[in-house]
Amino acid sequence: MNLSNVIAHMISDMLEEQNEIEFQRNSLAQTIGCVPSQINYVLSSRFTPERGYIVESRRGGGGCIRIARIHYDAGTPLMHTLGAIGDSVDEKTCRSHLLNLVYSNMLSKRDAALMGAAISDRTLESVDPAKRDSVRASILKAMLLAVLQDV
Amino acid sequence: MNLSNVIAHMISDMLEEQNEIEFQRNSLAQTIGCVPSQINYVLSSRFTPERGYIVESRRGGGGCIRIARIHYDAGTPLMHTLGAIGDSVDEKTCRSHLLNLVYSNMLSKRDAALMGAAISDRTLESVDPAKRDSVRASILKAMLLAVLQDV
DNA sequence: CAGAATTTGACCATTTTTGACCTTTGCGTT
DNA sequence: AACGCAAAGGTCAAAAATGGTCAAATTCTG
Repeated sequence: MNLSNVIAHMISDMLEEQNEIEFQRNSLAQTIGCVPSQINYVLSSRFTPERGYIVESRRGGGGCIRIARIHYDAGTPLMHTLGAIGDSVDEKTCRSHLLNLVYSNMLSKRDAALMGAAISDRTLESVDPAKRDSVRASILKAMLLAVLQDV
Repeated sequence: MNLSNVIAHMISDMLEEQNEIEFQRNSLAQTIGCVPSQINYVLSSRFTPERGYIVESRRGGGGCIRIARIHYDAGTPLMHTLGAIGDSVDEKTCRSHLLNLVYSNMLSKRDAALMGAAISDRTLESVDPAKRDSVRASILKAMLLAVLQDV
């Protein structure tokens, strides 16, 4: 397990208890034993809006970083996702969408796993790389539509 | 006994104890005494979806390779189908496989509909026709494996 | 011997880790 | 108010740590 994952877990754990947390970059870095900028790396690689997080910060004396989970008021996340996908998605973004749908209770973990398998780069290995993202988008959209029709 | 077989056995042995293993390519290669890329050769020639394995990996610091094995007992019809699919399937054959799996209670109608959406010609429209059937095969196999995992 | 399988190694891609340098803000001092 | 320093956090690019690919060379096998 690498450092970044450890940090990410730490933050996730905190978020498990409170929906919104606040901490100081330097002191977190110090307790973890990493350079401060690594916190930024973790935030920008894992706590993205795509994955359902909002990150804000304040510099200067008494500055801090605040992380909150996005609140989904379950209107129609599925439709929303369908709209957001567009004609092309890379694997990462695709997985974020699936995670969000699981988080907002639109999909079971099983469904998400199934879909995740279908859209992985490994699965689509033999598709021309130039078309891979658009093929992935088609597949995801087709599957989400199938779910929408509540078969 | 050639090197690849030795490596394959080693991995199989590990999988004998745990259903899912994780290791680093370079260190395994080093303990075995082979070039790292040979690990890839072994994985792609023996730990394939057809044989019931799911292989995932992560690059970069702390990267690793994860191999999961499917439980054969729970889903023999599924395994059978996996074997029957081979490297290529047309849409019709694909759908009859799905139907059969629904009949034998290995898949819910919902699952089948979801998978059906993913593998339809219409969804795979933009895939080079020459490769379409093999892409479809990959997708089906990956999805079936995903189901086998949590069954 | 021909074709398949294996072995190697050079080169590529991705992710993480670090550190030097930059910006913003709060708080005293003048 | 203006200034300037200290305390935060931000950026970015280089270096390090992994794994992936591909094709040439070699070895098996029928």
